[in-house]
Amino acid sequence: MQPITNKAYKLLHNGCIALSQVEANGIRIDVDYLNRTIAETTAKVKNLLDKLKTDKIYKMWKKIYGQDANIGSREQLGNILFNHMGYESVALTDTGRHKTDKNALDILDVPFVRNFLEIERLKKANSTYLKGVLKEVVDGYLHPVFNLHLVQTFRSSSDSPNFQNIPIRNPDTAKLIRPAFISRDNHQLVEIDYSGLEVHTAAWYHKDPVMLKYLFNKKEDEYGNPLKDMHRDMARQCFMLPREELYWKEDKKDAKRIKDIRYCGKNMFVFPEFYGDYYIDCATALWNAIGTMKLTTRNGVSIYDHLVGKGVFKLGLCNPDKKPCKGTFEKHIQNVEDNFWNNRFTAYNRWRKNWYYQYKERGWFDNLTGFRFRGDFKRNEVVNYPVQSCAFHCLLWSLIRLQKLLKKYNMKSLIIGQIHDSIVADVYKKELQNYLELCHQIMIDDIKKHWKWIITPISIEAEVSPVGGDWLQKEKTAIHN
DNA sequence: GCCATCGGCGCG
DNA sequence: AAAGCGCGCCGATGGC
Repeated sequence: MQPITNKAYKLLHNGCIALSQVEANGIRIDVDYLNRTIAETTAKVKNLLDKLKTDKIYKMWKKIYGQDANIGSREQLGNILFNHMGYESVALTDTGRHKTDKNALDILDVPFVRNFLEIERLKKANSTYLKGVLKEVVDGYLHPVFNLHLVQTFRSSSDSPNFQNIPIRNPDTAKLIRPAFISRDNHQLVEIDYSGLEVHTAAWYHKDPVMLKYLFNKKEDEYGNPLKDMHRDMARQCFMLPREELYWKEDKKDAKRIKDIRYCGKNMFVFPEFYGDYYIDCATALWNAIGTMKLTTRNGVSIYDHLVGKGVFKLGLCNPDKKPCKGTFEKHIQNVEDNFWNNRFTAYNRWRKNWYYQYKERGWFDNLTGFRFRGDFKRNEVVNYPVQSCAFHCLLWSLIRLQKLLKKYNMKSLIIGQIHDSIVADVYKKELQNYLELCHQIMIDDIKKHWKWIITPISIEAEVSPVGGDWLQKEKTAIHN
C-alpha cells in the first residue's frame, strides 16, 4: 500500500476503523428461512438430477465413464458433448480443455444441457450462498470481513462470507437468497448507491467535453427519459435503430423492451469499451443477446430481421487475425467502435494514450485520492486502476463520515455493509428521513468540499425495504433534501 | 486428509 | 500493438 499524501493515509486509517465497526454491527439473518430453503433446494436439486439421469445423453455418459461418471463434472460433460456426440467446441480454456461455461453451452441449444445449467444454478445458490451464509452466522447475525489492504486497485474486498457478491441480477436466484437478510426489530434495510460513479470518476481524469455534456445534462423529456443518455445512444447505434424506437414507452411491455436494449448497449458495448475490450467481443455478446433476450423493434420484428433490412446479414467470423467482412455485424460494430473513440470521445481516447505513455516513461502513476501504483502493469490496468480506486474511495470517505455523524447524533441506525459504490444500513424506522437527508448531505455536498477535483454533478439512489422487511423487498425511493 | 490449481460464476 | 478490470468461493481434479 502506498498512500503518498496525508489525506490518503488518513483515509486508509479511518477506513479500517470504520469498516471494523461495520463488521461488529453485523447483519441480522433469518436462520429458519435458511434451514428451510436449504432443505427445499437440496430436494429440488436431487429431483431434477434424477430426471436428468433418464436422458439418453446421460445413459451414454454412464456407458463411457462407468463408475466414475459424475454429473457434477463439467470436464466429463465437455468430453461427452464435443468428443463423443460431435458437437462443435465453442472455445478452449487456457489449458486446452473444451469450454463448458454458460455462454458456450447456451449456444448448443440442447434440452439436456439447458437442464444441466439450471441445476448448476441451483447448486451454486445452495452451496455458496444459502449454506455459505448459514455457516458464518453467529447468534443470528452475520459479520462479513471487509478488507482494505488486499486489493491491487486500492478497492476493498469482503469474505467470510463475501458480502459483495450476493445474487441480484438473476431474479430467481435473488428470490432464493435475499430473504435471508432481514432488518432488526423496528428497523428497515436501506441501500444507497452512487449512480454511474465510475463513469463520473473517469471524467474527472480525462475531462472529455462530450462525456461532460452527458454527465451535466440531467433534463428529462415528457416521458421521464433523460434527454442525453450515453448507454441508450450507443445501444441505438449498435442495433441501428432510429431515435423513436427507444424514446417513448407505449406500455409496460414496451418499457421492458427499451430497458433490455439499453442494458445491452451499456453492458455489452460501453462498459467493455471503457475497460479496454474491443469490437469482436462486443459484437459476439450483442449478437447472442438478440437471441437469448429476444430483442425486437416496437412492432415486434426480431432485431436479427431488422438488421437484415439494414444490410447486416450475419455475425461474421470474429477471428482476430482476419479482417471483418462487409455485411457482417462484426464489421458494423467495428465501425461503431471507431466512431466511439475517434469521433465521439476523442479527448477520453487521448487521455488513455497519454496516461499510459507517461506510466511507461516513469514506471508509476498516482490516482486522485493520493495513492501510488508501482509495478509492472498492462495498458488496460494502467487506465482502469486509477478510476476503480478513486470511485471506491469516494464511497469509503462517505461511509466514514456517515458513521461518524450517526454516532454524533446518537442515532440508532447502523451501517451493516458496503458494496464498492453502495452503503447498506439497518435504519431505525423513525430515523429514515433523517438518514436519507444525511446521506445526501455527505455523499453529494460534503464530499465535493473535501475533494475539489469532483467536477461533475454526482447523484445517489436509495432503495428501502419495509420496516421488518428483507433485502429482496428493497424498492427505489426518492430522496428529498 | 491436505493443498494447489483450474474452470466456473456471483457481484461492482 | 493489443484486445476488459477487480474480487471470493465452490466442486472437481490430481499430487503428495
